[in-house]
Amino acid sequence: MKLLVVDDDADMLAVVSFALRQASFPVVTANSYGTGLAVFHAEQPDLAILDINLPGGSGFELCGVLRRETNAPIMMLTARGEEADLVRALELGADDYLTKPFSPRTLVARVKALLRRAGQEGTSPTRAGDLSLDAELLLLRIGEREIRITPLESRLLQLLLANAGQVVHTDRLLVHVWGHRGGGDRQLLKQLVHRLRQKIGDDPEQPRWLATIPSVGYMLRVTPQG
Amino acid sequence: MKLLVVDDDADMLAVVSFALRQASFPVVTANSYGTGLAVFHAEQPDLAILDINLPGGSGFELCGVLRRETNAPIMMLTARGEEADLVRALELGADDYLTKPFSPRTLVARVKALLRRAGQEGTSPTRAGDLSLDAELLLLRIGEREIRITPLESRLLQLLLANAGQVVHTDRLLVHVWGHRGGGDRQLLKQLVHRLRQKIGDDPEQPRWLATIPSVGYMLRVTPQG
DNA sequence: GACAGTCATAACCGGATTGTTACCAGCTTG
DNA sequence: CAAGCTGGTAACAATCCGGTTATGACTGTC
Repeated sequence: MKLLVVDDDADMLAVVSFALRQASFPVVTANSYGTGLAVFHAEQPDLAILDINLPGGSGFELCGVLRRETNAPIMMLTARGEEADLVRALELGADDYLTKPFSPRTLVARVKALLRRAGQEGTSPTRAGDLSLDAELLLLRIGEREIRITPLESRLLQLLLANAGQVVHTDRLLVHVWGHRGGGDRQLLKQLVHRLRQKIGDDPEQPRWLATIPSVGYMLRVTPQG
Repeated sequence: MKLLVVDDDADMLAVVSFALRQASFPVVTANSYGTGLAVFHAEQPDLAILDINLPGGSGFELCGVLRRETNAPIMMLTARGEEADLVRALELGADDYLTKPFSPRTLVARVKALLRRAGQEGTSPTRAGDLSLDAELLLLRIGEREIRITPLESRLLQLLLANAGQVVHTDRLLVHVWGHRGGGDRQLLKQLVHRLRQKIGDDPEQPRWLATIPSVGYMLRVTPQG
């Protein structure tokens, strides 16, 4: 359990971090768009709190980028409670929104609420980029398209979505989908990937979603426009 | 299963609808008191989400009017500082309220909770679309037709009606109807569904009511000509 | 006891899903 | 180049799953 706070205002950063640490949350911080993204990648926090005004890119952009990579809750901080900001943040996938000034107690309460909910949610539906998977209904949404998938395909996508943008090793996929011991069953994975690619219309040479990383594994692309 | 959202703010309407559709809920919308009432009559949604500020009449009035016509859950949306008015909303029969700004996840979670609650308390008779079940009399009405059904068929329909428009898992149906689980009893469910389909005249290939979701379960359709 | 209604059980069929085998192309290595 | 690896593709077999039919047990009623 770890929280990320991104704010360029040193005072605000200190106040927020102090409040959260008082509540026994480990906190990592960053003070710009770039460092925020880097720290997120490095630390893999369970929740992110983003200021809207950031050097190097707005908090909105960071929010959008993070939402494509993770399902972790995102909370936005802003000085002015403008409706336009709110709508934009929520559209970008933010989960909550706090207007300055706020009390530390409020902050901690909202953070706890977000974490509790995120913990409960568990399954339905996972998403990354333009892909959205409902594992219970065995339904995969790609933009407007709705594609019925099989149980095995669903399990494959679960792990790939959970690690979108990162390479997932062949062995990990095998274990997650079949619960198998290592190398013997490469062929199963080859077939499964092949059939899934056919279903969603993906070309292995020029993959829009399901990229092959030779002799390592597969990766779900979240930035298809390179 | 269908939700109605009434709000005069186009942005808010878009955000809320988007979130609910992402969660696989069919959504119909309206932007005023009058259209809200009209759409409710036309679409017969299973839950209504009302903003308080509406042109043509307040959300409170609409809430009161709808409550006299339906048992469907009603959720109110309020802006900060209108907390006092919430008491009034609850007295008028609202089931839940959300204070702006709220996260889409919160919204979806609360909607699901309301629907779950509404589905459970649904004793006899229950209805969805053109189906109406009287579990005590073991009588199923489809439009004008009245069909006698058996106790087991009634229990099957109870759960399907309570989750109309949503997939209900095979295991859940087994537990609800027979109270025991385990793979061996798929056959029971097959038979029950088959006989029920014969009784109401439903074609598995082109189901008007009882749709099969392969390797998941069954679903009661409420938008047959979708 | 005859009868109808209800429900459990088994068997069969066709299609979907999954597992298996084989083959091909590209790449690396020696 | 040959050998050996990789990943993509095809074809086929085995299995699963849902729909259907048939049958018998059990109940209650007449």
